[in-house]
Amino acid sequence: MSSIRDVAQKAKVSVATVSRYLNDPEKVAKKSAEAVEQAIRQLNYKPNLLARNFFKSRSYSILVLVPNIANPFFSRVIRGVEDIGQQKGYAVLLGDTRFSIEREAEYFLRVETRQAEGVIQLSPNFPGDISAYTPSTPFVNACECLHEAPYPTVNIDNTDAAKTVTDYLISIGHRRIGCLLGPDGPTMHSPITRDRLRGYQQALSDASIPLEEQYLIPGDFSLQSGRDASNLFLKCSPRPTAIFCMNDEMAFGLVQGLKSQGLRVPEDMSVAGFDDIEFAQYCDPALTTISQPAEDIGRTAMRTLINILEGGADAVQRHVLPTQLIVRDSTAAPIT
Amino acid sequence: MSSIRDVAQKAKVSVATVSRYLNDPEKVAKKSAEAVEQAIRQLNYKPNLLARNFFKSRSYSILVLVPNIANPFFSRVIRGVEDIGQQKGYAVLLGDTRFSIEREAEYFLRVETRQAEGVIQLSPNFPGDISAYTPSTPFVNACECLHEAPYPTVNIDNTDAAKTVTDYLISIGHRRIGCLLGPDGPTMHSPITRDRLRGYQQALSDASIPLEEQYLIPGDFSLQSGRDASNLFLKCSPRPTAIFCMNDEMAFGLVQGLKSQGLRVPEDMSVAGFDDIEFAQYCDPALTTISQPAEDIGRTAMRTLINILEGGADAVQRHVLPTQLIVRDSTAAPIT
DNA sequence: TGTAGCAGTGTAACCGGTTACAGTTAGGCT
DNA sequence: AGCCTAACTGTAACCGGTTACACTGCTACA
Repeated sequence: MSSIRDVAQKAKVSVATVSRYLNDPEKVAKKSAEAVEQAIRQLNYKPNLLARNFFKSRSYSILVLVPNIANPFFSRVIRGVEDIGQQKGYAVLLGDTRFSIEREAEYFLRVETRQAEGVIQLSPNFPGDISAYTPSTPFVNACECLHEAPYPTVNIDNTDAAKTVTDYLISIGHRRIGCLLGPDGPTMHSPITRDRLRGYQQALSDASIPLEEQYLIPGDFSLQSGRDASNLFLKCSPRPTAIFCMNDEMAFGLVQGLKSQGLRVPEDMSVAGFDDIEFAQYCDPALTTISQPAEDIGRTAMRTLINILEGGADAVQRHVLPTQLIVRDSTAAPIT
Repeated sequence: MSSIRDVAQKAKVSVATVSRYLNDPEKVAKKSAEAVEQAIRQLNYKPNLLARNFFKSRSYSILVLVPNIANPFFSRVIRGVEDIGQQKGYAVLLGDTRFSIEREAEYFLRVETRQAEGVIQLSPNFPGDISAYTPSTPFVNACECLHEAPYPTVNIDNTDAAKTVTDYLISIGHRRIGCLLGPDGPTMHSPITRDRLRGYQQALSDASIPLEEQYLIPGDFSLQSGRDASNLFLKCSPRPTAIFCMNDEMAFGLVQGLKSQGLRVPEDMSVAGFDDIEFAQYCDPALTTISQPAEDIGRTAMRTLINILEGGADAVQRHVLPTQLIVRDSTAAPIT
């Protein structure tokens, strides 16, 4: 493997000239540039970025921590991250934490050891010592963010979106509306669940519909938990006429569960989801849901992180991206 | 940021002793070890892996090239890669090539510049100069592999699996079986499509069913292309009674398209998919499909690559992992 | 002719680890 | 006591880039 010194020797110039040619060809005389270029070609020289990055003390890599890469919503976010990374010359290191704090900590070590320059975290926790946080800490939180977080965040207005979809269900005549929650409890802590629940509650309260505890069923964002929930909703008395699910996977599972019990969607029960994953429109019936700009969340998070890394961050930015209610066929007026 | 020299000074030992302590604490006297340990703690020293990796000329990173990270099958493969990577201390760099040769080449540069030590490629092409390939080249091809590829591969027996599913359709009474193809043509080159087509053809031929060209409809593995194909199959005369789709997304789209035209699945048309993505069992009707060990493909690919990197590769390995026919509700005997 | 200014260049230190090699010390053996 | 060995340690070179600084040579202009 040839080094810059081999190139210098072959081109009969100094290593400094070669280095300058590589970084800014304008800086060297035309004659030298040609000699260097030819030497590089002849030796098939490729600069060793390990050496360059070491000297500059920069890795040009960022780490994305994701609870589950197999989740199609997260992979779209990562796509956005990767897109900007590629554009700006940053590599994307993938950290699938599988909801484990230990794995998260292991991955975070890569920042402390300089293998990654910053972190985009798609979960609500800060891996490391939060008291050491300053606005120049290269950390951005996306997707699931705490309101009180002191660091930059990129997400949507979950409360508002949940209220929008619930308002819509009320507007078409539903009064008994169930809610299939995401995980939230002492072990699984999800700000998304709380925010969306708040939106659901606000919509009910605005319409003077009392909250029924029995209509709140816990889930975990998986297809399976949606299917499991169908039995629980059917046991409610009186039975709800519509269900707002906190993500599309659960809505999918719920629809399947309801149909397997002989119910029709939306005639017997309306179902709405959240996220607008690609499969949502291929569900039978096509899913009414909230569309999130997943790739854009990823792109914005990456831009924000790079901005911090390159010293352009004057203040902690908190991005709130727009969502849209997508009405499809899984919701309809209740049959009276 | 403190360096190994600061630690040495504080612990009143040499840098060599600190380095040895870090790499193999057995090598230093107990007394020194304690002094070093204390100094490290006091300074909150973290070794700079940029420096270590530079010296060792190793990045402990590998690059995964994937045509589309948003595809849930690929993300499961990547999950397997990541799992082994984490276990063995390798970082996973993500390269979403979006089916672009240019992006692939850009990413491959990271290997030549030492940012990544090796590549796991989930597409069939070798990014770089194939004539320079040797068995010690750190390259592993998974998922979509050419039979004649000279490098290590990890995949399934696509021909056999496609034959299995087609055999099954024939066994339950179908004679007019359509096939929704993956992309293959002058621009999009897919060995998967060809292998699965071969399996389909073999099954027909074994059952003495003549191949009908009109039953072969091209697709591109997307949900949309499945939906689009439904019209084309319905135009065939005589109409097929079953369709084998080369992946689950297209099967999903096809089922949706057929239903929207008023057909019932499986009564009017049986549909089978391929991959067994998680959504397959939540399709209505639940999809008959071929289950692929996606995570295991990723894990095997990563183990194979690490084996090459660590010098344990004696020969080019070609792994063929088992598949399984999963019969669900989207297929049934044709109504006569 | 003298000199200021500029473009271009080369030398060598530097980044923070690792490790070859040489040196020191302690303890066991004859 | 003298010698040998094992265990441990320290010095300094090294990896391959970048870049501060000093230097050269040329042009422009008084």
